[in-house]
Amino acid sequence: MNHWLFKSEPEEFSIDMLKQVRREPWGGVRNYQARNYMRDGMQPGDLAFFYHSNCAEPGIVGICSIAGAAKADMSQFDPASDYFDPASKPEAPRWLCVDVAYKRKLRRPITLARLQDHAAQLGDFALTRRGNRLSVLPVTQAQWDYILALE
DNA sequence: GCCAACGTTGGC
DNA sequence: GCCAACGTTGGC
Repeated sequence: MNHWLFKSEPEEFSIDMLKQVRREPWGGVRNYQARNYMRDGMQPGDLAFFYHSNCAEPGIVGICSIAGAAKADMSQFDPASDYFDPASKPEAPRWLCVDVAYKRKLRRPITLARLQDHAAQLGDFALTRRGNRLSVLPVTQAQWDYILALE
Protein backbone atom coordinates (compact mmCIF):
# COMPACT_ATOMS: atom_id res chain seq x y z
CA MET A 1 0.00 0.00 0.00
CA ASN A 2 1.21 3.47 -0.86
CA HIS A 3 0.58 6.77 0.86
CA TRP A 4 -0.21 10.14 -0.63
CA LEU A 5 -1.06 13.73 0.06
CA PHE A 6 -3.77 15.73 -1.69
CA LYS A 7 -3.74 19.50 -1.56
CA SER A 8 -6.89 21.51 -1.74
CA GLU A 9 -7.79 25.10 -1.11
CA PRO A 10 -10.39 24.91 1.65
CA GLU A 11 -12.49 27.59 -0.02
CA GLU A 12 -12.68 25.35 -3.08
CA PHE A 13 -13.03 21.97 -1.45
CA SER A 14 -12.38 21.41 2.24
CA ILE A 15 -12.14 18.34 4.44
CA ASP A 16 -15.58 19.22 5.78
CA MET A 17 -17.02 19.17 2.27
CA LEU A 18 -15.49 15.74 1.68
CA LYS A 19 -16.93 14.61 5.00
CA GLN A 20 -20.37 15.66 3.80
CA VAL A 21 -20.25 14.02 0.39
CA ARG A 22 -18.21 11.04 1.66
CA ARG A 23 -16.67 10.39 -1.74
CA GLU A 24 -15.55 12.65 -4.57
CA PRO A 25 -13.66 12.36 -7.86
CA TRP A 26 -10.42 14.32 -7.43
CA GLY A 27 -10.87 16.33 -10.60
CA GLY A 28 -9.09 19.37 -11.91
CA VAL A 29 -5.52 18.11 -11.71
CA ARG A 30 -3.73 19.55 -14.74
CA ASN A 31 -0.17 18.58 -14.00
CA TYR A 32 1.36 15.52 -15.63
CA GLN A 33 3.37 14.37 -12.67
CA ALA A 34 0.36 14.55 -10.38
CA ARG A 35 -1.72 12.76 -13.00
CA ASN A 36 0.86 10.00 -13.27
CA TYR A 37 0.80 9.45 -9.52
CA MET A 38 -2.95 8.94 -9.76
CA ARG A 39 -2.77 6.78 -12.87
CA ASP A 40 0.27 4.66 -12.09
CA GLY A 41 0.88 4.83 -8.37
CA MET A 42 -2.45 4.68 -6.64
CA GLN A 43 -4.46 1.63 -5.76
CA PRO A 44 -7.86 1.40 -4.10
CA GLY A 45 -7.31 1.29 -0.36
CA ASP A 46 -4.25 3.55 -0.35
CA LEU A 47 -4.40 6.20 2.34
CA ALA A 48 -3.77 9.89 1.83
CA PHE A 49 -3.43 13.04 3.88
CA PHE A 50 -5.85 15.83 3.08
CA TYR A 51 -3.98 19.13 3.07
CA HIS A 52 -5.39 22.64 3.10
CA SER A 53 -3.33 25.05 0.99
CA ASN A 54 -3.52 28.75 0.25
CA CYS A 55 -5.21 29.59 3.53
CA ALA A 56 -4.50 31.19 6.87
CA GLU A 57 -3.01 28.06 8.37
CA PRO A 58 -1.89 25.57 5.73
CA GLY A 59 -1.51 22.02 6.95
CA ILE A 60 -2.78 18.46 7.07
CA VAL A 61 -6.34 18.34 8.32
CA GLY A 62 -7.58 14.83 7.66
CA ILE A 63 -7.21 11.41 6.12
CA CYS A 64 -8.92 9.95 3.10
CA SER A 65 -8.57 6.78 1.08
CA ILE A 66 -8.32 6.02 -2.60
CA ALA A 67 -11.70 4.60 -3.55
CA GLY A 68 -11.26 3.65 -7.18
CA ALA A 69 -8.84 3.34 -10.07
CA ALA A 70 -8.03 6.43 -12.12
CA LYS A 71 -10.65 7.31 -14.71
CA ALA A 72 -11.23 10.19 -17.10
CA ASP A 73 -11.74 13.54 -15.41
CA MET A 74 -14.96 14.65 -17.06
CA SER A 75 -14.35 18.36 -16.47
CA GLN A 76 -11.79 18.33 -19.28
CA PHE A 77 -14.61 17.86 -21.82
CA ASP A 78 -16.88 20.58 -20.42
CA PRO A 79 -16.43 23.92 -22.20
CA ALA A 80 -18.07 25.66 -19.25
CA SER A 81 -15.54 24.28 -16.77
CA ASP A 82 -12.44 26.10 -15.58
CA TYR A 83 -10.66 22.82 -16.26
CA PHE A 84 -11.81 22.46 -19.86
CA ASP A 85 -9.04 21.22 -22.14
CA PRO A 86 -9.96 21.64 -25.81
CA ALA A 87 -7.01 19.49 -26.84
CA SER A 88 -8.24 16.43 -24.97
CA LYS A 89 -10.51 13.98 -26.79
CA PRO A 90 -12.97 11.59 -25.12
CA GLU A 91 -11.41 8.63 -26.96
CA ALA A 92 -8.01 9.57 -25.50
CA PRO A 93 -8.52 11.51 -22.28
CA ARG A 94 -5.48 13.47 -21.23
CA TRP A 95 -6.52 14.02 -17.61
CA LEU A 96 -7.51 11.42 -15.08
CA CYS A 97 -8.71 11.39 -11.53
CA VAL A 98 -9.26 8.93 -8.73
CA ASP A 99 -12.15 8.89 -6.31
CA VAL A 100 -11.23 9.75 -2.76
CA ALA A 101 -13.30 8.70 0.24
CA TYR A 102 -13.49 10.45 3.58
CA LYS A 103 -11.89 8.60 6.48
CA ARG A 104 -11.53 11.07 9.32
CA LYS A 105 -10.47 14.51 10.39
CA LEU A 106 -7.39 14.90 12.54
CA ARG A 107 -8.07 15.83 16.15
CA ARG A 108 -6.18 19.03 15.31
CA PRO A 109 -4.45 20.09 12.11
CA ILE A 110 -0.76 19.37 11.66
CA THR A 111 0.37 22.71 10.31
CA LEU A 112 2.94 23.25 7.62
CA ALA A 113 4.98 25.21 10.15
CA ARG A 114 5.05 22.17 12.39
CA LEU A 115 6.04 19.88 9.55
CA GLN A 116 8.86 22.24 8.73
CA ASP A 117 10.01 22.04 12.33
CA HIS A 118 10.45 18.31 11.76
CA ALA A 119 12.14 18.61 8.38
CA ALA A 120 15.22 16.71 9.56
CA GLN A 121 13.20 13.72 10.71
CA LEU A 122 11.00 13.70 7.62
CA GLY A 123 13.93 13.62 5.23
CA ASP A 124 13.25 14.30 1.57
CA PHE A 125 9.57 15.15 1.71
CA ALA A 126 7.79 16.15 -1.51
CA LEU A 127 5.53 18.60 0.31
CA THR A 128 8.33 20.72 1.73
CA ARG A 129 10.74 20.51 -1.15
CA ARG A 130 11.82 23.93 -2.24
CA GLY A 131 9.50 25.35 -4.85
CA ASN A 132 7.16 22.38 -4.71
CA ARG A 133 3.81 23.00 -6.35
CA LEU A 134 2.49 19.49 -6.88
CA SER A 135 -1.08 19.08 -5.73
CA VAL A 136 -0.85 15.30 -5.50
CA LEU A 137 2.32 13.86 -4.06
CA PRO A 138 3.74 10.71 -2.49
CA VAL A 139 4.40 10.18 1.21
CA THR A 140 6.67 7.35 2.33
CA GLN A 141 5.55 4.87 4.96
CA ALA A 142 8.13 6.30 7.36
CA GLN A 143 6.91 9.85 6.75
CA TRP A 144 3.31 8.77 7.14
CA ASP A 145 3.95 7.11 10.48
CA TYR A 146 6.06 9.98 11.75
CA ILE A 147 3.51 12.63 10.79
CA LEU A 148 0.59 10.72 12.26
CA ALA A 149 2.46 10.49 15.54
CA LEU A 150 2.48 14.30 15.61
CA GLU A 151 -1.30 14.44 15.75
C1' DG B 1 15.74 21.59 -29.30
C1' DC B 2 16.42 26.05 -27.10
C1' DC B 3 14.74 29.47 -24.28
C1' DA B 4 12.10 33.77 -23.28
C1' DA B 5 7.63 34.96 -22.00
C1' DC B 6 3.83 33.94 -19.60
C1' DG B 7 0.51 31.96 -16.24
C1' DT B 8 -0.05 29.56 -11.95
C1' DT B 9 0.92 27.97 -7.28
C1' DG B 10 1.11 28.89 -2.68
C1' DG B 11 3.61 30.62 1.44
C1' DC B 12 4.14 34.70 3.69
C1' DG C 1 -0.68 41.85 -2.36
C1' DC C 2 4.02 40.24 -3.17
C1' DC C 3 7.02 37.34 -5.27
C1' DA C 4 9.91 33.02 -5.83
C1' DA C 5 9.61 28.96 -8.16
C1' DC C 6 7.97 26.18 -11.48
C1' DG C 7 5.50 24.20 -15.79
C1' DT C 8 3.91 25.21 -20.32
C1' DT C 9 3.82 27.48 -24.67
C1' DG C 10 5.41 28.87 -28.94
C1' DG C 11 8.69 31.36 -31.96
C1' DC C 12 12.82 30.50 -34.01
